[in-house]
Amino acid sequence: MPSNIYSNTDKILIAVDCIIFGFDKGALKILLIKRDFEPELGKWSLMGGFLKEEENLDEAAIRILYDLTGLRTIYMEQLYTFSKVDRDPVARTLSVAYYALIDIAMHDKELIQNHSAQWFSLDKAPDLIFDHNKMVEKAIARLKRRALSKPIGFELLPPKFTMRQLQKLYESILNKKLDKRNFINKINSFGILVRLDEKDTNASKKGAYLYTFDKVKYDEKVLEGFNFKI
Amino acid sequence: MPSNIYSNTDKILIAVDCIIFGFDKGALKILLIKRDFEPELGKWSLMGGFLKEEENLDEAAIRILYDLTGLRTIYMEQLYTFSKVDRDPVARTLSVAYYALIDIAMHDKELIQNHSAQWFSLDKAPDLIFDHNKMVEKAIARLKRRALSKPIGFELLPPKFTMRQLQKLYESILNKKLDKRNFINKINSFGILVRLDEKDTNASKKGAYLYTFDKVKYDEKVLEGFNFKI
DNA sequence: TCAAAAGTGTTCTGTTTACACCCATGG
DNA sequence: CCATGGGTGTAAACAGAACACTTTTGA
Repeated sequence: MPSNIYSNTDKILIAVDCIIFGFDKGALKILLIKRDFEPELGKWSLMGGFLKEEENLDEAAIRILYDLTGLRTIYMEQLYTFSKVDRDPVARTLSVAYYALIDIAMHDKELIQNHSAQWFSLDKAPDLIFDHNKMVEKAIARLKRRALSKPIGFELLPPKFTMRQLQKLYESILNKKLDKRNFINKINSFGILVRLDEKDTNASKKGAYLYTFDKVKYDEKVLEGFNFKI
Repeated sequence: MPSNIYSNTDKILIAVDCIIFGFDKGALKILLIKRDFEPELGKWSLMGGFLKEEENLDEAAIRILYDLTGLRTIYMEQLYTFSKVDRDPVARTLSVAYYALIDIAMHDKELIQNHSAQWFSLDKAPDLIFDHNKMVEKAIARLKRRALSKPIGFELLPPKFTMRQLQKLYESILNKKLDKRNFINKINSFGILVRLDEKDTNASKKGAYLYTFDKVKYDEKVLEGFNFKI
């Protein structure tokens, strides 16, 4: 901490920007908004806002995400603080990036449309303003690391899902094809899934078993971590 | 980014606090300073300072660390941004924590003494001001993760070191005893060490071979990462 | 001569990988 | 009746874990 006094030090604006991940139709997506204000009006950017005097960063991130999606109890984590001096052309601003995982089916679609926001597959996302591309890159790397060390899926999938959906989620996060049998053996070895007596016949004639997460065991595994390595 | 204008938003002080790790006599240590100013005069804290208008966070962290240790080319990484509203009783302040790895033998001892700073073994460190204990905790967890996924030691050990020193370093980071033979086999499988024709006879009568890192292969492994798992 | 640290390989066990066929059903 | 996606097991290769004795030499 300081060896000078607080009074003659520089105060700076703090932005919070959110990388919001969702999963839909077998692909990992991010939520972007089209800016309706200067600078960079009309360009795509992450959802963000400024930190207020009376809240901490987590609270700011939750508030900002709620304003856009209407969702409150979702998974969010602080990612990194970006501080390049000229990162924002208008004023010196630090931005603390957060990433969030949400179930696309749960969000408030109207809210999102009112913000002229849109979901983009990772490989089809447009160029973003400022240093937002870097933020997204870092968030993807973090998500990948997380997927390899802890269970993931509860936050991104609907309450009931098929084994194939879960595999596709992992494939799109890790960005590689996985072997069906090895994936199932591995995921079952963690004991975090419950197979229901229901089938989903949307994708196949035979129908695929639906699963849910055993939330107790899931949370245990989140705490202790594991080595996915597949 | 903002959906309001920049002008009526809150500006906030940004501190940068550094968790400085060193390794000496078989134990992992951190560098702490005794505060000679209010608030919390006389208590132990991390080394820190405030971000200036014309620098980014990495630059601030480097500057602050140089002021204390006289070292410039060391390993530093941003850890996390702490933002509890009342974390600093004097003013609303965000603190961006950085952690650094340095070779204890290389630093400027006088500089450190002039700052009334001192090295503490992790288990003997005093209570720290504000949220600095939390910062240290998080830094240790990060260092642990790093040691399991990338080579570590170049930054913390002297240029020549024994296999036993390297093992002790891992043991003190991972906080558990490792099997001597398994450790050597594993570390050799990475091909990042060069055995010299010199021996160190400080610790034993027989003398232990000295090693250096093959910096090229070391850096390759830093980039690609590995799975230590031992 | 003995105490203290250094050096060195093998076996066993568990995990990861690669791989192919039958099933159910709607169109 | 056949195209489409769903479900299932095993063997080979590899990586991790456990483990004990000999060497050197200064005191």
